[in-house]
Amino acid sequence: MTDGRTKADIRDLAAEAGSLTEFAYRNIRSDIIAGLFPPGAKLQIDELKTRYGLSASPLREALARLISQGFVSVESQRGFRVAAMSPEDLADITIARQVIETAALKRAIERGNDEWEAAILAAYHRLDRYVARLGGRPVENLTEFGELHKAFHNALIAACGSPRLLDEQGRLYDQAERYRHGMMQNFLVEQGRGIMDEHHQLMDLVLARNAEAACAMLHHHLSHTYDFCFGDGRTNSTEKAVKA
Amino acid sequence: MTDGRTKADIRDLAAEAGSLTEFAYRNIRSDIIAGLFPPGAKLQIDELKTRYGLSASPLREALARLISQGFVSVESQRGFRVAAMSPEDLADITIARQVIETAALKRAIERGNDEWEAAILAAYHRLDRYVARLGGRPVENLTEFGELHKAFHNALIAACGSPRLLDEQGRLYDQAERYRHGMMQNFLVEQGRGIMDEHHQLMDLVLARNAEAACAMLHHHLSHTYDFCFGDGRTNSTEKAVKA
DNA sequence: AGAATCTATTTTGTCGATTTTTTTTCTTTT
DNA sequence: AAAAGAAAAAAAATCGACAAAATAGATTCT
Repeated sequence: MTDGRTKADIRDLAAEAGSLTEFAYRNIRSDIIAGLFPPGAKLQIDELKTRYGLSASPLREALARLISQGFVSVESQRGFRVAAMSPEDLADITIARQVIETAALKRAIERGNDEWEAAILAAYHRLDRYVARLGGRPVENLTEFGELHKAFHNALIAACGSPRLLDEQGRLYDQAERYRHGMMQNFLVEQGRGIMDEHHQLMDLVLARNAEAACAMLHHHLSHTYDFCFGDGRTNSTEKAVKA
Repeated sequence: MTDGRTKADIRDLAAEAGSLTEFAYRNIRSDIIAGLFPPGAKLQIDELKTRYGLSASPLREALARLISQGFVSVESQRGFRVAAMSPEDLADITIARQVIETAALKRAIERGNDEWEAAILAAYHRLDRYVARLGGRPVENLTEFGELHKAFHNALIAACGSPRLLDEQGRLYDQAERYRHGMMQNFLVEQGRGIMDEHHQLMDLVLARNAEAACAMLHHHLSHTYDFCFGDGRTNSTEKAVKA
């Protein structure tokens, strides 16, 4: 193939994923999130065939799955496209995250047990250590940082008791991730120090079971992604745009 | 085919839908919601092929889309199944609806304009007339009632300004619809009089822009689906089960 | 009889080829 | 030269056939 993968290699990877469809699904998904395909770009089957080394059926099936996930759009008879991106769209993602994640957090605080608390501490530690190790240099491995950050947010609400809320949270997180990626090139943790500190404060409020303050802080915290990507410098630009 | 449809007929219907995949998607989806396929049932490709008169590709693509929608589950190498149903699952749907729909309602009340109000009144009227026409007899056309009911709930939050919240609301509504359908056989509007009345009260609170009371009422109202399907008679059984 | 192994059958997942539709290019006409 | 139309090329959607895997059934062995 164009890269160094042979047909046999792909078969191996697919076996790991369970099926070629699953393999295609994971790869296309992460490639879209990573910004490899620009928003709105045509996802031509022939091109994907050579890129991933499979035939049309598993590719189309994978794309079909990505439609309901909001990563791909389809127009009858003229194929698939990468879902568009816009400030309004990120504002919408942010609103939905604020609604779902704060509600889930409130429930988690009500019903979380020791295990839940321990998992939060562990997730925070991993994130904190990773950031400390960078020591102000640009984030090198976007994916690893993203995973740790996501894991922390997920740990906070893990005890909410609702599979659907958790699921939707994860989906929205990944959608937002696509926006972050594009902007992360020149992201210095230095700049984002305040944002990183918020994680600690947020955790403290959660562990103190101060639901109201924790939810308020989380609500605010979630706006940062928007500020980061489209903010005009002023911190409060978010609320305005998100409310628009 | 098994029913009276010829290959040409299907082509016509498909043209209307845009593609065979779209045709398959809509049909399988509504057949699952209508309970034609029991929960957990195997969705065998060969069987679907003869039932809908198409070949594997569009069917598999349609099923792939239904996975992310929560109507179909897939297990690698052993095919597709109709998503399972359980009291816990409906409780989860209810929780998610309460979170999303009340948040959306609050936003809609804040920002809705005259048009929004007019649409609510219209949707209520259509629902009310339909129910009145029945005059206590069992609901004959489940789908029509369902459409009107869904349209009313949708009208309430239409002005929330978030495509994603609206979208998710619709998806959750349809998932709950599958539970209602099974129970609707012997549903007399008589029995559900109180529930129907709630719609009017809810509308009044919304139009009076009483966000807090309206959201509280909606939250309560959404529990009725659970009570209706799994309730033990006592009205407050919901809160307990949903909270479990 | 019951467990284990092998065999036949069914079903899933994938591919290559075909049909249909859209897009592009090239004429022709006004 | 612009608009309209026809022909060619490209791409999407679909189909029928095949290979791999799972399931069910038969057979052997202890």
